Amino acid sequence: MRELASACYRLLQNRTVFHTISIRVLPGFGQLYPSKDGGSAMFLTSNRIHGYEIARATELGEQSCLHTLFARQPVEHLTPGQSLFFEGDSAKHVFDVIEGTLRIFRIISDGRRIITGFVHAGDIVGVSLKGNYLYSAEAITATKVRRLTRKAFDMAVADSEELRPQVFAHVCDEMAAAQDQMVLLSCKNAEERLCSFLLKYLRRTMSEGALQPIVDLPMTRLDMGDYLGLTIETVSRTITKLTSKGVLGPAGRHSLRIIKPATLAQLAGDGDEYEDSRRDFVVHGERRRH
Amino acid sequence: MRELASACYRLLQNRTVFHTISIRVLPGFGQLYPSKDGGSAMFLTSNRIHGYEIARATELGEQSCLHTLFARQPVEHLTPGQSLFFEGDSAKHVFDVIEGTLRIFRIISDGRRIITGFVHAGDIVGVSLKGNYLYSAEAITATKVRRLTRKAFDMAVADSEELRPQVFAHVCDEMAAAQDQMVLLSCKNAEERLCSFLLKYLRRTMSEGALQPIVDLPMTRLDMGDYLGLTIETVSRTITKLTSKGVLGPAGRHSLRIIKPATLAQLAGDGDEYEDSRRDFVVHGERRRH
DNA sequence: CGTAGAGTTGATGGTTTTCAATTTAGGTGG
DNA sequence: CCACCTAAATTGAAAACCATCAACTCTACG
Repeated sequence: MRELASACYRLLQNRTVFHTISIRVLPGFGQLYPSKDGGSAMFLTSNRIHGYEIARATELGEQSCLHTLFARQPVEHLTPGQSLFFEGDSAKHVFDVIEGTLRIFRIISDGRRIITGFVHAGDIVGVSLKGNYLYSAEAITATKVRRLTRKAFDMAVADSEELRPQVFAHVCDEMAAAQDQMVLLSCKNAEERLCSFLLKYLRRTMSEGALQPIVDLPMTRLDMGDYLGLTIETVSRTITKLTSKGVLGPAGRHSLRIIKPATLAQLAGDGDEYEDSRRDFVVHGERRRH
Repeated sequence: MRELASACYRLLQNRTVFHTISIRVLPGFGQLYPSKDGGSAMFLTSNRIHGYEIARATELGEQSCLHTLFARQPVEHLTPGQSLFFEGDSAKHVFDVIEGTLRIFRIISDGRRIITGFVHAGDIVGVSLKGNYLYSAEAITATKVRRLTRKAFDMAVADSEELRPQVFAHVCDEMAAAQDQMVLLSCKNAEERLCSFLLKYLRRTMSEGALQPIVDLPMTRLDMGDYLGLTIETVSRTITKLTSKGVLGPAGRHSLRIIKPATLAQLAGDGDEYEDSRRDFVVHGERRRH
């Protein structure tokens, strides 16, 4: 019953929409799951069959990248704020994000939330797990995903010499990201954290062939704060500071124009230098902590 | 050298049994490593052959846990402070730690060091990587390790239905540890961080069947600080505070006696409660940050 | 047009860092 | 075996950075 209470609390904390989601209690676990829209039962039962089919298809030598595994799965739509799965749920599915952005987070006992990552179109969620999800996943924007049962996914991967290294590489990337995040949280100040964050998004944006150095930040300030280990006020203040320094410029509510990418990279304080790091000339006297 | 390798490969295909290994040639370096087990005219060159050997051994139904892969490798000794490998090195080996403790860390541009983990006897290092090491590894105490080339390791794993899930589980554990660390660094104060740290060690110690709740901390305060995202002064002060609260007691320079494990668990502020959390009765008014 | 949520800005205080001095432990050589 | 020396650990005082509290503005949306 205590678990029930804390789960309710969590749902409240997560701002899960109450008026549209009915709650059902699953036997055995005592945990709350918001049930999805009516059709989901059909999806769930058909997944396994799809999985087998796909596994056989790849055996037969079809083009096999991880995403193709999901190609035949039905597309599911998530509205902003809707949950995909919860921390502690048994990890029954793997998801391919087709469109939109999700936040990946944990809630600790006293209600604080830690966002451990954001997931974007093209990413796959739920691979590096055994047993239960280590975190919850929630849509930030309108999101489209395809799901595959873990069983189907694992079988397809186990049977394919081609896929296995891809999964391994994926896990390694996740690990590397976690390491970077630990560095960021361990010993960077607010400005460095924000710059690292923006830089990551800038690189993503530019590598996608964007013409302008404008990063789209679909998440709220609270999300950014919970990701960077800062409060919304500090995030806001730091953005203001960077703007007044001329590093950033406003570009709409959920976008930022990066005016001086090189300065941003310097301020981020990573070891790896941005290619054109010496291009813009700025005095920045800070350096502290530890 | 290549000819030598292929000759050995042929030998292996002819089912020539390699029982004793006297000399190991590391790929790329042509460096010679004498083996511990004595007298032997036989040698192997390419580690690839090692892989086959081990893979065949497991196929033949031998006990196969990850450690057994390393069983025949020579034992290497590291003195305190000695490096095992460096961040950025191409990740050519996987290591099995037999004895001692290592620190796993990264150094960022301005010289700050972040310890992302400690590695103890029984752990395996260097699995969750593709290409290059993401971190450096350095012995804290006198340490014994066995190494296997990544190639040999990967091949053994790829060929074994039994080993693959073990590697996957290992990676998942690492991932879970990284997540926990991110939570710790994101939103715990000094006391909570230290308590979490000590609790982890206490659990390890007790699960190893220790009779007394005394945790051995081979690392220095600086190591602890760099791991917990604190300075040595803060670490020291927090230990003093916990001692004056009666939670800890001194037990030698590199050991601490945990007098009130339940209080320690409460102060750690994790969601998961220690079984006997309500056993000792202490007022602790703190709760802050975020 | 009005409300609610998100974002900004300001003032204040607390935790931890930083700087500095001191104590303790560990190792070496006489 | 003890004195000495160095590195590690502790303790104190001041400052810095960020969190907290609070008031306010802005935007989106019905």
